[in-house]
Amino acid sequence: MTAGHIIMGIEERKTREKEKRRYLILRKAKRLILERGIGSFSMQDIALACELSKATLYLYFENKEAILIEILEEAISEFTQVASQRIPVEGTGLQALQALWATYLELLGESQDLVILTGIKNYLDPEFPFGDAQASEKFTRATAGLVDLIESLLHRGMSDGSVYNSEASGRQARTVIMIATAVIDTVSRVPRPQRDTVLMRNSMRNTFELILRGLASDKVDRSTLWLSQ
Amino acid sequence: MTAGHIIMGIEERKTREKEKRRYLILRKAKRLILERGIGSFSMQDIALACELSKATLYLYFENKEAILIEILEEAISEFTQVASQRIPVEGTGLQALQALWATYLELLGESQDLVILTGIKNYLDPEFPFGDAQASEKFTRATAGLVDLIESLLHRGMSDGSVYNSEASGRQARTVIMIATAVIDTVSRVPRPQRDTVLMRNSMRNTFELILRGLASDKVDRSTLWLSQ
Amino acid sequence: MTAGHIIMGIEERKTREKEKRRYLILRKAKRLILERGIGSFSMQDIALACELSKATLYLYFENKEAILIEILEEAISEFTQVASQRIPVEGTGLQALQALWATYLELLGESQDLVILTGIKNYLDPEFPFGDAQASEKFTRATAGLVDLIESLLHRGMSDGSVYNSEASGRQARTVIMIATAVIDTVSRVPRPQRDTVLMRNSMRNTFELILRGLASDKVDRSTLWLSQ
Amino acid sequence: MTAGHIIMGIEERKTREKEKRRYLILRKAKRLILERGIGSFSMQDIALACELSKATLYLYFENKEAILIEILEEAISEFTQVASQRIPVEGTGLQALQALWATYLELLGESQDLVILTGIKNYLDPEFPFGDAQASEKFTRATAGLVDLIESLLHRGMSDGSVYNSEASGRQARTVIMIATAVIDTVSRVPRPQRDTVLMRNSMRNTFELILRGLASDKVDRSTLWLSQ
DNA sequence: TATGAATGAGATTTCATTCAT
DNA sequence: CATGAATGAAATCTCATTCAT
Repeated sequence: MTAGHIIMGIEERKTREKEKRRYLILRKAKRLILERGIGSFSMQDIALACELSKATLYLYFENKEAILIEILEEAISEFTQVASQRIPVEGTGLQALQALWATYLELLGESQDLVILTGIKNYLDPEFPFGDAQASEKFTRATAGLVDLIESLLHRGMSDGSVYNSEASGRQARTVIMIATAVIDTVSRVPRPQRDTVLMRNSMRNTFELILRGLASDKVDRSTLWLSQ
Repeated sequence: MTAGHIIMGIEERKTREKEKRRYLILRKAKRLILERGIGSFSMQDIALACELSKATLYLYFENKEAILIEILEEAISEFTQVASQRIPVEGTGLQALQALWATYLELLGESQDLVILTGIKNYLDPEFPFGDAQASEKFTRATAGLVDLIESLLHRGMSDGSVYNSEASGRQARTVIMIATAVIDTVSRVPRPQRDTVLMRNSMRNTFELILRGLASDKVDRSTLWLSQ
Repeated sequence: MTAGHIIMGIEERKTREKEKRRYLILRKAKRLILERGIGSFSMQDIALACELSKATLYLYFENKEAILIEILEEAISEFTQVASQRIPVEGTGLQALQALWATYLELLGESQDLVILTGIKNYLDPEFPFGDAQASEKFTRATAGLVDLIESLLHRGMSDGSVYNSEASGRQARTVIMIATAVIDTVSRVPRPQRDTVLMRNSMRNTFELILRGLASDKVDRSTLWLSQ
Repeated sequence: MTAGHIIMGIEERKTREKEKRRYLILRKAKRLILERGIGSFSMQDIALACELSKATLYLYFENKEAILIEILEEAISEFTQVASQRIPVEGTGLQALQALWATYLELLGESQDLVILTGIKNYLDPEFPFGDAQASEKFTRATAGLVDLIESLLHRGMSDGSVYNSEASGRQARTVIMIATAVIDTVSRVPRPQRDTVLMRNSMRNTFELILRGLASDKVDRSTLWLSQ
């Protein structure tokens, strides 16, 4: 208990309380998704888990959709930020992608937030990455940072010759994102993750390693393309 | 009432009529899934499309789930059968896999049945390929043939040196199946496929090509690993 | 029990049963409106009154609105039909209007359906007679017959000199309809009508008499413009 | 802090502040009713408009109903007061009624307060003018002044022969009040009044003119019974 | 065999009102 | 005095499934 705490005014305390509630709701919602899968996820369920009334949820979020979007945004922005820091400035684009996925696997072990990431995405916008931009505007905004990052790394890899350069380079980026998205999504649907966290992480590591090998140009020594356990 | 009818027997005729109805229901259900996506189609919708009553559906299928399982089984078994025939007896395991996916893309253009394949899978058994075998017994049975086929091709490739041989060869098979599964699933969620069939097929072709390159050992000339348009 | 009853097939009997249910729902809904006013009128209430489940109501009507529209249409069409028959072919336009309202009061005594007529109208389309035609299309269709009838009678009266001819003859029609509408509406809100049916009918008779006197041109002997009790 | 403030007294200042708030709430509520119609405005809406919290509203008014009643009383009493002044002491009862409605139309153009008058009435007391006095006591109190005024003018008109004297003179008064009430009510439901203020005023002018002509005895030259634009 | 009819359970959302601070 | 926070109750509507005929 420091002097700082005493100084903190009522205003500030209330704001913090409110943030706490928001966070509580998001946390419980996340946990519900992780435990039961995205399918069975009702406002009633969240309310019960938070020991709040359904009506109260609407004080903190406009919509059911708003809750999902917020979880998604938070998870994505946290991941993008951490990953950006971990990616070495020097080195090839392929190595950068390797670092990106290594970070993913590492964070996955800690919080599992990332698992639900694209599960939510697909729930909100099942047409991605095909749908019209119009409808999926919110989602596009939320994921823009991550998509941009991956695209830039692919371009970097194509420039430095570490990434296999197919005729249509733009399509390559799309494909990689879709595969990653799809796999994470599939994994995210698994309801009771505690039980087989290790198995899941292994599956994703294998997947990312396979993608890396698929992306690698012939110049690259592919035996180096593994992600640490 | 001809002699022929008498010979066929009432019993047999009834059985055939029943089979016809089952087939009608499955066909219409498939079409609905393809048109609207798996999320939003109800027993009511199927009944309407078949010009039957909802109650009648329950005479032929125990459940909504049962209908989906049957569609899944049919699509898989048809694909497995056709693919088995197309795969060259001679040639490497990798070439065999290449042929497998080429077949997939080809059939996709014709019937699109295959698109719904894993869409249904995820609806039925979101835990695959992680869940306990107990729970996903039905699904496992339905997909057994295809899983076996892919596994055998991978093993063949590892034996003849065309497939990159990681330490854990069994895991490799799982991973490949999961990626394919996941990507097809993601693609299968797009509700109105008529509009962007070409886009979808391109996405999947890119994906399969990437996987093939990822699987290829260093001995293989990777520039040959493309799937025809 | 005639031979006709025996001949009546299952098909026909079912259709009649279904009609009965529809009618039951409409009748109970009407009664609820009459008893409690339009304000407190929920699907739950109707379901309870009919001893049916809420879901069942949706088998017979697409919407809550659909129920109201049907009640409205039925009441209006019945009234318009009966009124048309009662209106003398010969005689002035004013006398025709007199006959119209006499019919209204008479039917009101029998069924009270007509009371709720414009109550529903205002619930469905509060902007009438001002709103844009776009939004109130359904209502316009339902009431078209009656509005046409009143307008034609007013024109007839203006032609034969029995109705006071203000500069803008079209506006006159609108005004009359609005007054009638408004008054009936006001009356229709009274929840427990059994108690003061007589009072209500008197009020409306007075109103219609006042309107008739207001419409009458100077040529008309206004002492004849009363509506029988 | 000036001497003036000290003289005014804390008590008095508080009272004035409180009055200010009450007034603010009433004013904003009125505006909301005029803008959106009575059906769709919530306590939340008022609170937002006043930049107060919902809870605060309950410090000044017991109920949502209480707010409506107060608006009603204020509008009526203001109108009654102004109208009383405008009504010529000399002249017939019919001329007095003409002046009354002319005043109404004039004030309507300025403030539109009066439009909401009976809209509120019907919301509060749908049974008027039929219900038992017991239930609608509050409303009766609020409208007493205006009802008294109209009744007295009608009696005056019947006395001086300008108003058509039906057998039951008391009933005549009731009817007139109900018509006016009903028409104003109907008009008041139109949500966006800015757009068609002119249309609304025309409708009401026509209505009042029709009523005047209906009330006029045969002695009166009915061509004089118009209300200026 | 076929089905029309019925429904329980549940989904999201709104709103007037209360209460501790 | 003021309010942020909370909520019970209610509203409309959907859907997989059952059952008597």
